[in-house]
Amino acid sequence: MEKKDTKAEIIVIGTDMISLHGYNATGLDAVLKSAGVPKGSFYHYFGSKEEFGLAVIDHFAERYDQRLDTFLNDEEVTPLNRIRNYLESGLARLTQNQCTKGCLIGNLGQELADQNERFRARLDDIFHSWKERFAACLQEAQRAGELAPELDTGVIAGFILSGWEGAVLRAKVMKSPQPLRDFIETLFTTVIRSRNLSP
Amino acid sequence: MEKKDTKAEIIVIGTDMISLHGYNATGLDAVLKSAGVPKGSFYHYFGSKEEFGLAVIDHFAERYDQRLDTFLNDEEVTPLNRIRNYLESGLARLTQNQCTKGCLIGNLGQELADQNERFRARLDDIFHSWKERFAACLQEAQRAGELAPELDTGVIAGFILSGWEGAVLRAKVMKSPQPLRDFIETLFTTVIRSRNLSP
DNA sequence: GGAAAATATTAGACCGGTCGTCTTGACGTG
DNA sequence: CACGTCAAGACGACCGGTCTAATATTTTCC
Repeated sequence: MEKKDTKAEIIVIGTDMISLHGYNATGLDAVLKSAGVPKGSFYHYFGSKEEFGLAVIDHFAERYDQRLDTFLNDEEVTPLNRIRNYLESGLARLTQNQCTKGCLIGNLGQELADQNERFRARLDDIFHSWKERFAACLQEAQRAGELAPELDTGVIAGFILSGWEGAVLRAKVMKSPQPLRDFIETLFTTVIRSRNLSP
Repeated sequence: MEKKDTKAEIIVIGTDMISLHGYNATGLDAVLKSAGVPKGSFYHYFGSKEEFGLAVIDHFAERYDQRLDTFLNDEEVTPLNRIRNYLESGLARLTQNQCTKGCLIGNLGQELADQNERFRARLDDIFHSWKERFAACLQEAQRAGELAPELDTGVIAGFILSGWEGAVLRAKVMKSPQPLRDFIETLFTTVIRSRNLSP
Protein backbone atom coordinates (compact mmCIF):
# COMPACT_ATOMS: atom_id res chain seq x y z
CA MET A 1 0.00 0.00 0.00
CA GLU A 2 2.72 2.38 0.95
CA LYS A 3 4.75 0.91 -1.86
CA LYS A 4 4.53 4.09 -3.93
CA ASP A 5 4.31 6.39 -0.98
CA THR A 6 8.05 6.75 -0.72
CA LYS A 7 8.37 7.62 -4.36
CA ALA A 8 5.53 10.12 -4.17
CA GLU A 9 7.08 11.63 -1.08
CA ILE A 10 10.37 12.14 -2.85
CA ILE A 11 8.58 13.81 -5.74
CA VAL A 12 6.61 16.16 -3.54
CA ILE A 13 9.67 17.25 -1.60
CA GLY A 14 11.64 17.49 -4.80
CA THR A 15 9.02 19.76 -6.33
CA ASP A 16 9.37 22.14 -3.42
CA MET A 17 13.12 22.18 -3.43
CA ILE A 18 13.46 22.51 -7.19
CA SER A 19 10.90 25.30 -7.18
CA LEU A 20 13.04 27.13 -4.71
CA HIS A 21 16.58 26.44 -5.86
CA GLY A 22 16.32 25.21 -9.43
CA TYR A 23 17.20 21.85 -10.91
CA ASN A 24 20.98 21.87 -10.94
CA ALA A 25 21.32 23.49 -7.57
CA THR A 26 19.10 20.90 -5.93
CA GLY A 27 21.21 18.01 -4.75
CA LEU A 28 19.84 14.54 -4.44
CA ASP A 29 21.38 14.27 -1.02
CA ALA A 30 19.38 17.21 0.25
CA VAL A 31 16.11 15.96 -1.20
CA LEU A 32 16.58 12.50 0.24
CA LYS A 33 17.66 13.71 3.62
CA SER A 34 14.70 16.03 3.79
CA ALA A 35 12.42 13.17 2.81
CA GLY A 36 14.03 10.82 5.31
CA VAL A 37 14.88 8.38 2.56
CA PRO A 38 18.32 6.83 2.44
CA LYS A 39 20.50 7.67 -0.49
CA GLY A 40 20.80 4.16 -1.76
CA SER A 41 17.08 4.00 -2.39
CA PHE A 42 17.02 6.69 -5.00
CA TYR A 43 18.05 4.55 -7.91
CA HIS A 44 15.49 2.01 -6.98
CA TYR A 45 12.73 4.54 -7.64
CA PHE A 46 14.26 6.57 -10.45
CA GLY A 47 16.59 5.71 -13.26
CA SER A 48 18.50 8.96 -13.01
CA LYS A 49 18.25 12.49 -11.80
CA GLU A 50 16.87 13.46 -15.17
CA GLU A 51 13.97 11.02 -14.85
CA PHE A 52 13.36 12.34 -11.38
CA GLY A 53 13.23 15.88 -12.72
CA LEU A 54 10.75 14.86 -15.38
CA ALA A 55 8.59 13.22 -12.72
CA VAL A 56 8.66 16.42 -10.70
CA ILE A 57 7.54 18.38 -13.73
CA ASP A 58 4.71 15.96 -14.40
CA HIS A 59 3.59 16.11 -10.82
CA PHE A 60 3.59 19.88 -10.85
CA ALA A 61 1.76 20.09 -14.17
CA GLU A 62 -0.94 17.78 -12.92
CA ARG A 63 -1.52 19.79 -9.78
CA TYR A 64 -1.48 23.01 -11.73
CA ASP A 65 -4.06 21.73 -14.15
CA GLN A 66 -6.44 21.23 -11.29
CA ARG A 67 -5.82 24.78 -10.22
CA LEU A 68 -6.65 26.00 -13.69
CA ASP A 69 -9.81 23.92 -13.61
CA THR A 70 -11.11 25.56 -10.51
CA PHE A 71 -10.71 29.00 -12.00
CA LEU A 72 -11.15 28.65 -15.74
CA ASN A 73 -14.18 26.37 -15.57
CA ASP A 74 -15.99 28.35 -12.92
CA GLU A 75 -19.45 28.75 -14.42
CA GLU A 76 -20.47 31.22 -11.75
CA VAL A 77 -18.27 33.85 -13.28
CA THR A 78 -18.01 35.43 -16.73
CA PRO A 79 -15.12 34.11 -18.86
CA LEU A 80 -13.04 37.25 -18.59
CA ASN A 81 -13.46 37.36 -14.85
CA ARG A 82 -12.32 33.76 -14.63
CA ILE A 83 -9.02 34.80 -16.06
CA ARG A 84 -8.89 37.75 -13.75
CA ASN A 85 -9.62 35.56 -10.73
CA TYR A 86 -6.91 33.18 -11.76
CA LEU A 87 -4.35 35.96 -12.07
CA GLU A 88 -5.41 37.52 -8.79
CA SER A 89 -5.04 34.20 -7.03
CA GLY A 90 -1.56 33.88 -8.48
CA LEU A 91 -0.79 37.33 -7.16
CA ALA A 92 -2.00 36.36 -3.71
CA ARG A 93 0.00 33.19 -3.77
CA LEU A 94 3.22 34.87 -4.82
CA THR A 95 2.72 37.59 -2.26
CA GLN A 96 2.34 34.92 0.36
CA ASN A 97 5.78 33.47 -0.28
CA GLN A 98 7.50 36.84 -0.49
CA CYS A 99 7.74 36.38 -4.26
CA THR A 100 10.17 33.51 -4.01
CA LYS A 101 9.85 30.43 -6.16
CA GLY A 102 8.06 32.11 -9.03
CA CYS A 103 6.72 29.64 -11.58
CA LEU A 104 8.38 26.24 -11.66
CA ILE A 105 7.83 25.79 -15.37
CA GLY A 106 9.21 29.21 -16.16
CA ASN A 107 12.19 28.66 -13.88
CA LEU A 108 13.09 25.36 -15.44
CA GLY A 109 12.50 26.71 -18.91
CA GLN A 110 15.04 29.41 -18.37
CA GLU A 111 17.49 27.05 -16.74
CA LEU A 112 17.24 24.00 -18.94
CA ALA A 113 15.74 24.83 -22.32
CA ASP A 114 19.17 25.20 -23.87
CA GLN A 115 20.65 22.37 -21.92
CA ASN A 116 18.41 19.35 -22.20
CA GLU A 117 16.06 18.62 -25.05
CA ARG A 118 13.77 16.29 -23.12
CA PHE A 119 13.10 18.90 -20.51
CA ARG A 120 12.62 21.58 -23.11
CA ALA A 121 10.07 19.55 -25.03
CA ARG A 122 8.11 18.69 -21.92
CA LEU A 123 8.06 22.30 -20.73
CA ASP A 124 7.03 23.43 -24.17
CA ASP A 125 4.06 21.08 -24.05
CA ILE A 126 2.96 22.47 -20.73
CA PHE A 127 3.20 26.08 -21.83
CA HIS A 128 1.27 25.16 -24.92
CA SER A 129 -1.51 23.53 -22.94
CA TRP A 130 -1.78 26.56 -20.67
CA LYS A 131 -2.02 28.85 -23.65
CA GLU A 132 -4.76 26.71 -25.12
CA ARG A 133 -6.76 26.95 -21.95
CA PHE A 134 -6.53 30.70 -21.93
CA ALA A 135 -7.47 30.80 -25.58
CA ALA A 136 -10.55 28.66 -24.96
CA CYS A 137 -11.64 30.98 -22.20
CA LEU A 138 -11.13 34.01 -24.41
CA GLN A 139 -13.21 32.44 -27.15
CA GLU A 140 -15.99 31.92 -24.69
CA ALA A 141 -15.69 35.55 -23.78
CA GLN A 142 -16.08 36.50 -27.40
CA ARG A 143 -19.13 34.28 -27.76
CA ALA A 144 -20.60 35.92 -24.69
CA GLY A 145 -19.99 39.34 -26.22
CA GLU A 146 -17.55 40.16 -23.47
CA LEU A 147 -14.52 40.54 -25.71
CA ALA A 148 -13.97 42.31 -29.01
CA PRO A 149 -14.53 39.64 -31.67
CA GLU A 150 -11.78 40.87 -33.96
CA LEU A 151 -9.05 39.86 -31.52
CA ASP A 152 -7.09 36.71 -32.25
CA THR A 153 -7.61 34.62 -29.12
CA GLY A 154 -4.55 32.48 -29.76
CA VAL A 155 -2.30 35.50 -29.96
CA ILE A 156 -3.84 37.18 -26.94
CA ALA A 157 -3.56 33.97 -24.95
CA GLY A 158 0.14 33.82 -25.74
CA PHE A 159 0.46 37.47 -24.85
CA ILE A 160 -1.10 36.86 -21.45
CA LEU A 161 1.15 33.90 -20.79
CA SER A 162 4.28 35.81 -21.79
CA GLY A 163 3.33 38.84 -19.77
CA TRP A 164 2.48 36.84 -16.72
CA GLU A 165 5.67 34.81 -16.77
CA GLY A 166 7.70 37.94 -17.21
CA ALA A 167 5.88 39.70 -14.40
CA VAL A 168 6.50 36.74 -12.11
CA LEU A 169 10.18 36.91 -12.94
CA ARG A 170 10.35 40.62 -12.24
CA ALA A 171 8.47 40.18 -8.99
CA LYS A 172 11.00 37.61 -7.93
CA VAL A 173 13.91 39.86 -8.73
CA MET A 174 12.31 42.92 -7.16
CA LYS A 175 11.00 40.98 -4.19
CA SER A 176 7.76 42.86 -4.68
CA PRO A 177 4.40 41.90 -6.18
CA GLN A 178 4.09 45.28 -7.87
CA PRO A 179 4.84 43.99 -11.39
CA LEU A 180 2.06 41.44 -11.02
CA ARG A 181 -0.45 44.08 -10.01
CA ASP A 182 0.62 46.37 -12.81
CA PHE A 183 0.38 43.57 -15.31
CA ILE A 184 -3.16 42.62 -14.32
CA GLU A 185 -4.31 46.19 -14.30
CA THR A 186 -2.80 47.08 -17.64
CA LEU A 187 -3.97 43.87 -19.24
CA PHE A 188 -7.60 44.48 -18.36
CA THR A 189 -7.67 48.17 -19.11
CA THR A 190 -5.90 48.09 -22.45
CA VAL A 191 -5.60 44.68 -24.07
CA ILE A 192 -8.74 42.90 -23.04
CA ARG A 193 -11.12 45.79 -23.31
CA SER A 194 -14.71 44.87 -23.52
CA ARG A 195 -16.09 45.32 -27.05
CA ASN A 196 -18.14 48.40 -26.40
CA LEU A 197 -14.99 50.37 -25.76
CA SER A 198 -13.60 49.63 -29.19
CA PRO A 199 -13.73 52.44 -31.71
CA MET B 1 48.75 48.62 -21.26
CA GLU B 2 47.56 45.10 -21.83
CA LYS B 3 47.46 44.85 -18.08
CA LYS B 4 43.69 44.65 -18.06
CA ASP B 5 43.41 42.77 -21.32
CA THR B 6 43.56 39.39 -19.68
CA LYS B 7 40.93 40.34 -17.17
CA ALA B 8 38.70 41.81 -19.87
CA GLU B 9 39.18 38.70 -21.95
CA ILE B 10 38.02 36.48 -19.10
CA ILE B 11 34.96 38.64 -18.60
CA VAL B 12 33.98 38.61 -22.25
CA ILE B 13 34.29 34.86 -22.53
CA GLY B 14 32.53 34.43 -19.22
CA THR B 15 29.64 36.57 -20.41
CA ASP B 16 29.18 34.30 -23.38
CA MET B 17 29.35 31.10 -21.42
CA ILE B 18 27.13 32.28 -18.62
CA SER B 19 24.61 33.57 -21.13
CA LEU B 20 24.48 30.14 -22.64
CA HIS B 21 24.66 27.83 -19.64
CA GLY B 22 23.82 29.93 -16.60
CA TYR B 23 25.95 30.86 -13.65
CA ASN B 24 26.14 27.65 -11.64
CA ALA B 25 26.58 25.44 -14.65
CA THR B 26 29.53 27.47 -15.89
CA GLY B 27 32.72 26.13 -14.41
CA LEU B 28 35.70 28.34 -13.86
CA ASP B 29 37.95 25.76 -15.42
CA ALA B 30 35.94 25.80 -18.63
CA VAL B 31 36.01 29.60 -18.85
CA LEU B 32 39.73 29.74 -18.26
CA LYS B 33 40.54 26.97 -20.66
CA SER B 34 38.45 28.66 -23.33
CA ALA B 35 40.21 31.95 -22.63
CA GLY B 36 43.63 30.29 -22.60
CA VAL B 37 44.28 31.66 -19.14
CA PRO B 38 45.70 29.47 -16.41
CA LYS B 39 43.83 28.92 -13.21
CA GLY B 40 46.40 30.65 -11.12
CA SER B 41 45.77 33.94 -12.84
CA PHE B 42 42.08 33.94 -12.13
CA TYR B 43 42.43 34.51 -8.43
CA HIS B 44 44.85 37.26 -9.16
CA TYR B 45 42.13 39.20 -10.98
CA PHE B 46 39.05 38.14 -9.06
CA GLY B 47 38.49 37.45 -5.42
CA SER B 48 35.99 34.70 -6.01
CA LYS B 49 33.57 33.28 -8.52
CA GLU B 50 30.89 35.54 -7.12
CA GLU B 51 32.94 38.66 -7.83
CA PHE B 52 33.61 37.36 -11.28
CA GLY B 53 29.88 36.87 -11.82
CA LEU B 54 29.18 40.40 -10.70
CA ALA B 55 31.81 41.69 -13.10
CA VAL B 56 30.18 39.77 -15.92
CA ILE B 57 26.85 41.36 -15.08
CA ASP B 58 28.38 44.82 -15.03
CA HIS B 59 30.07 44.25 -18.35
CA PHE B 60 26.85 43.05 -19.91
CA ALA B 61 24.82 45.91 -18.49
CA GLU B 62 27.28 48.43 -19.84
CA ARG B 63 27.20 46.97 -23.31
CA TYR B 64 23.44 46.73 -23.21
CA ASP B 65 23.10 50.34 -22.22
CA GLN B 66 24.91 51.32 -25.36
CA ARG B 67 22.49 49.25 -27.33
CA LEU B 68 19.59 51.03 -25.70
CA ASP B 69 21.24 54.33 -26.52
CA THR B 70 21.38 53.64 -30.21
CA PHE B 71 17.69 52.87 -30.33
CA LEU B 72 16.03 54.90 -27.62
CA ASN B 73 17.91 58.12 -28.37
CA ASP B 74 17.49 57.93 -32.10
CA GLU B 75 16.22 61.39 -32.94
CA GLU B 76 15.43 60.39 -36.50
CA VAL B 77 12.50 58.36 -35.35
CA THR B 78 9.39 59.09 -33.31
CA PRO B 79 9.55 57.92 -29.68
CA LEU B 80 7.11 55.06 -30.12
CA ASN B 81 8.95 53.84 -33.16
CA ARG B 82 12.20 53.88 -31.21
CA ILE B 83 10.74 51.34 -28.87
CA ARG B 84 9.43 49.36 -31.78
CA ASN B 85 12.82 49.39 -33.48
CA TYR B 86 14.48 48.22 -30.31
CA LEU B 87 12.08 45.32 -29.93
CA GLU B 88 12.39 44.37 -33.57
CA SER B 89 16.14 44.35 -33.30
CA GLY B 90 15.85 42.06 -30.29
CA LEU B 91 13.62 39.80 -32.31
CA ALA B 92 16.19 39.69 -35.11
CA ARG B 93 18.96 38.98 -32.67
CA LEU B 94 17.14 36.15 -30.95
CA THR B 95 16.12 34.66 -34.26
CA GLN B 96 19.74 34.70 -35.28
CA ASN B 97 20.82 32.45 -32.40
CA GLN B 98 17.91 30.08 -32.77
CA CYS B 99 16.36 31.61 -29.67
CA THR B 100 19.08 30.33 -27.39
CA LYS B 101 20.59 32.45 -24.65
CA GLY B 102 17.60 34.69 -24.15
CA CYS B 103 18.33 37.64 -21.90
CA LEU B 104 21.27 37.30 -19.53
CA ILE B 105 19.69 39.46 -16.87
CA GLY B 106 16.44 37.54 -17.01
CA ASN B 107 18.27 34.23 -16.90
CA LEU B 108 20.33 35.14 -13.90
CA GLY B 109 17.33 36.67 -12.19
CA GLN B 110 15.47 33.43 -12.41
CA GLU B 111 18.48 31.40 -11.36
CA LEU B 112 19.91 33.49 -8.57
CA ALA B 113 17.34 35.91 -7.19
CA ASP B 114 16.39 33.51 -4.41
CA GLN B 115 19.92 32.33 -3.90
CA ASN B 116 22.23 35.29 -3.58
CA GLU B 117 21.23 38.70 -2.36
CA ARG B 118 24.11 40.59 -3.98
CA PHE B 119 23.19 39.26 -7.39
CA ARG B 120 19.52 39.91 -6.83
CA ALA B 121 20.11 43.52 -5.87
CA ARG B 122 22.34 44.17 -8.85
CA LEU B 123 19.90 42.60 -11.28
CA ASP B 124 17.08 44.54 -9.73
CA ASP B 125 18.97 47.76 -10.36
CA ILE B 126 19.45 46.88 -13.98
CA PHE B 127 15.82 46.02 -14.57
CA HIS B 128 14.90 49.23 -12.89
CA SER B 129 17.16 51.30 -15.13
CA TRP B 130 15.76 49.63 -18.22
CA LYS B 131 12.25 50.36 -17.09
CA GLU B 132 13.16 54.00 -16.50
CA ARG B 133 14.50 54.31 -20.00
CA PHE B 134 11.31 52.93 -21.49
CA ALA B 135 9.29 55.24 -19.30
CA ALA B 136 11.27 58.27 -20.45
CA CYS B 137 10.68 57.33 -24.05
CA LEU B 138 6.97 56.89 -23.43
CA GLN B 139 6.79 60.30 -21.81
CA GLU B 140 8.37 61.80 -24.85
CA ALA B 141 5.76 60.03 -26.92
CA GLN B 142 3.03 61.60 -24.82
CA ARG B 143 4.59 65.03 -25.20
CA ALA B 144 4.70 64.48 -28.92
CA GLY B 145 1.03 63.57 -28.92
CA GLU B 146 1.87 60.07 -30.05
CA LEU B 147 0.54 58.30 -26.98
CA ALA B 148 -2.66 58.70 -24.99
CA PRO B 149 -1.79 61.10 -22.16
CA GLU B 150 -3.88 59.33 -19.54
CA LEU B 151 -1.60 56.29 -19.54
CA ASP B 152 0.82 55.89 -16.63
CA THR B 153 4.18 55.66 -18.35
CA GLY B 154 5.86 53.96 -15.39
CA VAL B 155 3.28 51.22 -15.35
CA ILE B 156 3.34 50.75 -19.10
CA ALA B 157 7.13 50.65 -19.08
CA GLY B 158 7.04 47.87 -16.51
CA PHE B 159 4.40 46.12 -18.55
CA ILE B 160 6.60 46.21 -21.63
CA LEU B 161 9.58 44.91 -19.71
CA SER B 162 7.61 42.07 -18.16
CA GLY B 163 6.01 41.13 -21.43
CA TRP B 164 9.27 41.18 -23.30
CA GLU B 165 11.15 39.11 -20.75
CA GLY B 166 8.32 36.60 -20.70
CA ALA B 167 8.19 36.44 -24.47
CA VAL B 168 11.94 35.85 -24.61
CA LEU B 169 11.53 33.00 -22.16
CA ARG B 170 8.74 31.44 -24.15
CA ALA B 171 10.70 31.82 -27.37
CA LYS B 172 13.59 29.99 -25.77
CA VAL B 173 11.39 27.15 -24.60
CA MET B 174 9.51 26.91 -27.90
CA LYS B 175 12.63 27.38 -29.96
CA SER B 176 10.60 29.78 -32.07
CA PRO B 177 10.49 33.57 -32.29
CA GLN B 178 6.71 33.51 -32.62
CA PRO B 179 6.02 34.74 -29.07
CA LEU B 180 8.24 37.73 -29.71
CA ARG B 181 6.40 38.65 -32.89
CA ASP B 182 3.04 38.21 -31.21
CA PHE B 183 4.12 40.33 -28.29
CA ILE B 184 5.27 43.23 -30.44
CA GLU B 185 2.18 43.10 -32.57
CA THR B 186 -0.25 42.94 -29.67
CA LEU B 187 1.61 45.59 -27.74
CA PHE B 188 1.36 48.13 -30.52
CA THR B 189 -2.19 47.40 -31.55
CA THR B 190 -3.76 47.30 -28.10
CA VAL B 191 -1.67 48.77 -25.32
CA ILE B 192 0.23 51.56 -26.97
CA ARG B 193 -2.50 52.83 -29.22
CA SER B 194 -2.04 56.26 -30.55
CA ARG B 195 -4.30 58.74 -28.81
CA ASN B 196 -6.71 59.32 -31.65
CA LEU B 197 -7.92 55.74 -31.37
CA SER B 198 -8.98 56.19 -27.78
CA PRO B 199 -12.68 56.49 -27.14
C1' DG C 1 3.61 -23.90 7.87
C1' DG C 2 8.01 -23.12 6.39
C1' DA C 3 11.83 -23.19 3.07
C1' DA C 4 13.23 -21.23 -1.18
C1' DA C 5 12.99 -17.88 -4.66
C1' DA C 6 11.96 -13.45 -6.19
C1' DT C 7 11.59 -8.86 -5.26
C1' DA C 8 11.98 -4.46 -2.74
C1' DT C 9 14.98 -1.69 -0.27
C1' DT C 10 19.39 -0.01 1.70
C1' DA C 11 24.37 0.98 2.73
C1' DG C 12 28.18 2.86 1.40
C1' DA C 13 31.94 3.10 -1.83
C1' DC C 14 33.24 5.20 -6.27
C1' DC C 15 34.47 8.47 -9.75
C1' DG C 16 34.42 12.75 -11.61
C1' DG C 17 34.09 17.54 -11.36
C1' DT C 18 33.81 21.82 -8.49
C1' DC C 19 35.97 25.95 -6.29
C1' DG C 20 39.63 27.74 -4.14
C1' DT C 21 44.68 27.50 -2.34
C1' DC C 22 49.40 27.06 -2.63
C1' DT C 23 54.07 27.08 -4.20
C1' DT C 24 57.02 28.14 -7.76
C1' DG C 25 58.88 30.91 -11.20
C1' DA C 26 59.23 34.50 -15.09
C1' DC C 27 59.30 39.27 -16.15
C1' DG C 28 60.17 43.99 -15.93
C1' DT C 29 60.91 48.23 -13.25
C1' DG C 30 63.12 51.14 -9.92
C1' DC D 1 69.61 43.23 -6.96
C1' DA D 2 65.00 43.50 -4.87
C1' DC D 3 60.33 43.79 -5.46
C1' DG D 4 55.61 44.01 -7.21
C1' DT D 5 52.94 42.07 -10.91
C1' DC D 6 51.42 38.29 -13.20
C1' DA D 7 51.81 33.24 -15.21
C1' DA D 8 51.54 28.55 -14.15
C1' DG D 9 49.31 24.44 -12.81
C1' DA D 10 49.39 20.87 -9.22
C1' DC D 11 46.84 20.02 -5.19
C1' DG D 12 43.21 19.48 -1.60
C1' DA D 13 38.80 19.25 0.27
C1' DC D 14 34.40 18.73 -0.91
C1' DC D 15 30.19 17.41 -3.05
C1' DG D 16 27.53 15.60 -6.93
C1' DG D 17 25.30 11.61 -9.25
C1' DT D 18 25.86 6.70 -9.97
C1' DC D 19 26.57 1.86 -9.13
C1' DT D 20 27.29 -2.67 -6.94
C1' DA D 21 26.85 -5.62 -3.35
C1' DA D 22 24.36 -6.76 0.63
C1' DT D 23 20.11 -6.90 3.41
C1' DA D 24 15.20 -6.98 4.37
C1' DT D 25 10.73 -8.22 2.85
C1' DT D 26 7.28 -10.40 0.34
C1' DT D 27 5.67 -14.11 -2.58
C1' DT D 28 5.63 -18.82 -4.16
C1' DC D 29 5.10 -23.49 -3.80
C1' DC D 30 5.67 -28.05 -1.74
